Amino acid sequence: MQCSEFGDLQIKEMMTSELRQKLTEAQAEGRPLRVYCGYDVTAPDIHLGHMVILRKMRQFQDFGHEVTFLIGTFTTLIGDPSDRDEARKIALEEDIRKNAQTYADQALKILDPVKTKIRYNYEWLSKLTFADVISMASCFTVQQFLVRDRLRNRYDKNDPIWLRELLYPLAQGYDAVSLQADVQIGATEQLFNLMAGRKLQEVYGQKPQVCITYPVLVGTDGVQRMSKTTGNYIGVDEPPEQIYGKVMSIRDEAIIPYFELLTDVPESELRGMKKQLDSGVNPMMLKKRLARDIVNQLYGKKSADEAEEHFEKVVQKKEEPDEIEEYTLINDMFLSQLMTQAGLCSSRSEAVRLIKQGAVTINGQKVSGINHLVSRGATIKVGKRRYLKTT
RNA sequence: GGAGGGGUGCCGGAGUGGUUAAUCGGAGCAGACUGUAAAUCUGCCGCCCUAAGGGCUACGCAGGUUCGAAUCCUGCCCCCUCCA
Repeated sequence: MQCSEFGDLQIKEMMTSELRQKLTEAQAEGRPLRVYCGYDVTAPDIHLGHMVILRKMRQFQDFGHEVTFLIGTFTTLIGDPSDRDEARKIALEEDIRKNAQTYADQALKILDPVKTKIRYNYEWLSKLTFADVISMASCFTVQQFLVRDRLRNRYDKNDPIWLRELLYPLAQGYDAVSLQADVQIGATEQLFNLMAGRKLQEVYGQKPQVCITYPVLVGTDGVQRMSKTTGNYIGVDEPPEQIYGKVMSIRDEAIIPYFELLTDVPESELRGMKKQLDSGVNPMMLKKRLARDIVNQLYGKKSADEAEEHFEKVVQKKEEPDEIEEYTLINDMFLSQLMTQAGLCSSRSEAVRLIKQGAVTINGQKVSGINHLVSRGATIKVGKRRYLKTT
């Protein structure tokens, strides 16, 4: 339960003691706990925000419990507001299937690939009848939904709240029933949905699951939650140097939360780090350790070393990286044209802008004229870390 | 069914006839600084043109009025809220 957060002490205490109880019971029965977490497939990538939960799942797994990674192939359909016409819905289903696959692949970077069960909630949710839905709906009141902050705000602002959105927790709750879950792990914002699972489990004659929630991870901008939509995410599938670099670019204030949620660094050491930071130690040192740790978890020690080396070389010492993309020139070419064609920037206007801003060097010489011609054998640098060699 | 509100650039959101490629904020990019791809400051931020300057496209869609429209008129499409 370390680092978990409920925003409500009572719930936390209740969950802690229930978990203890479950553990003893399961041991007595000689069976592992059934633990799961679920994700909708809104974007095709797993990022560090997901990793927080997946790491906890892995922990359970390492202790011998049965872990299910649930992919919300059905809940994603409900969640999407633009599924009004059939044609689109079908296309969507294909996307979901495709994304579900990458989800599973990426999640298995953190979870044990052999022991993890992967399930899709389309399997059981698509079979429910209207009568089932009604009977589940009878377990909740509108008021219970309206006390939730986010819904309350939207209600007060006269923003639309779709009936479908209110049904969503039922769908998620039914997952817990289908999986006969002992434990569900999720982010704090998911608490309501997790609790809905408990409620439904009881209605269906099961023992309610223990809910464990973890704080939401902030993104690289340090303010908003990490998510694909806001673009402030670090994907677990990104190349090692990229992950390392992106971790180095998080705000200093995010260092400790990242250590807490994404590494195994013990409490005692965390306290030490906080002290160091307060006393004015260069946060870069800690950040490097963090970046290393995370890359190590995802790619292993060798890649972590290489990523660090790359960062020190290219970013800190501002030297050229070992490998630079090459572009074959047939004739001399205008710089702005080359930059666009080689993909260093997206339009010629942008290339011109960059040149005017003094962001472009050729063989270490700053380019001043817009009409610069480039020949073979030139090393072009755009901004801080975009390189290209002509051959 | 009735009443009202709205569709603007990557996102949020101003603007109600001209100096508006369109205030502002966020994102993004660049430069300076640094402890780093943090923070801060400054600049850029539709596309095309060998770029001084010029051209093209753009404010839901289609027409119209006007020297001139994101702004006015007509029709259409879409979205939201409330009441029933």
